[in-house]
Amino acid sequence: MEVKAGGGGWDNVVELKKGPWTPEEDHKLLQYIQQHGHGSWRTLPPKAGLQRCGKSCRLRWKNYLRPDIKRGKFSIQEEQTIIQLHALLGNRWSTIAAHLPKRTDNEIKNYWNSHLKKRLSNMGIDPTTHKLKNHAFVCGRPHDFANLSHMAQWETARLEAEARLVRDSKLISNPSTHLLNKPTTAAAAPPRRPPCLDVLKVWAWTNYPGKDMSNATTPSGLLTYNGGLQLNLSDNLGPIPTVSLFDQNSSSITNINSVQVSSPWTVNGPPSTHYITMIKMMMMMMIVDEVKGIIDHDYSSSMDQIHDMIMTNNPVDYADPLWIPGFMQQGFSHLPPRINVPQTSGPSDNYVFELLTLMRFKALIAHTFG
DNA sequence: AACTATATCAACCGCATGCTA
DNA sequence: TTAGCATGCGGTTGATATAGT
Repeated sequence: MEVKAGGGGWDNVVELKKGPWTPEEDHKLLQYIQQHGHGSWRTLPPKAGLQRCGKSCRLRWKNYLRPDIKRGKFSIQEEQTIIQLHALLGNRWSTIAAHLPKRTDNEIKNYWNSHLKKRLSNMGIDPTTHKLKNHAFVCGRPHDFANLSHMAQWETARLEAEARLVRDSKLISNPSTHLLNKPTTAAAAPPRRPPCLDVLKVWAWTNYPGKDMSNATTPSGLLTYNGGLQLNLSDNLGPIPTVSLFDQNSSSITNINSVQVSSPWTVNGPPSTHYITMIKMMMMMMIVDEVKGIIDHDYSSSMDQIHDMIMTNNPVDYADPLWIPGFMQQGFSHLPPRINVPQTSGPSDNYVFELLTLMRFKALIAHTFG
């Protein structure tokens, strides 16, 4: 008799055991993998002395026996990450799990279905769309609703902002997808605003909910942050533009925390918080263009370098150049709003969170354009 | 204590995807 | 180009635990 256990043509064997794993089976599997590695899952069970299909072994290892699995209660941070990523990615559990070290996709999926989905629903948020339900105020106690409503509105605002970003970026990157697919003439079309600025606006908005950033403007060619740090973008640049960060309190550009984003990119001195924030924002612009294919460069390693810089708080020199996306050579008609950046220097949870935010954006943009 | 309802989560199943011959 | 295989993913199931009556 030929038995097909599981989908995908995993195994053709007789009398495969199913159901819960016994401690003996666990021990056999663990021992075998520790000694030989799993190799081909299909051929593993007989070698390990197991009457299981390879698929079952793989699942048991991946979701239970692997040594780097964290079990137990999810932290608040983990819950927030799951909710935020679910809002962006939907039921893509493996992708979500990639952002939660030591948690398995199955565990996250179960936690979502048994806890988070219900909780969002009770808060008046549709767990599928992450939007506020219209009838939410009818149910529950008014006091509870006031608190929850605030959170829900923030979440909704964030998602709407991100949706706007995606929509606008799509229109910009692919005019043929414009409403009703009306033909457009390039000559008549107004100059398009660089999409990156929406990213910055959304980022500021999402980090500081409740503040209306939509009308914020600053002088063209100059980004000002927190009244102290400026990012000067020269319009008269050669093939590789120069981007300088400088502190208003310093007397000249040359003796302060400055970064010349040219080739090679060199960072001198310990990074200040402003410094790091600015670099991250620039990275976001680059990543958007990278993912959309406007520039041909992979910034993954640069992000790793930035991560190292943030976590170690040490001076870092990078031999590899960071290429500047084309739009940075254009004039800026709209500029991002003020952002309150942390006043202390050195690594902190904020940095890790902001880095995660950065990763989230990459995932979002990649998901949208990928 | 006994029964029922609900919650939890490990495991299964079918399909999708990527690789290779 | 195609078929077959290995693996991964996400929806679903069902056994068990827990809470409620």
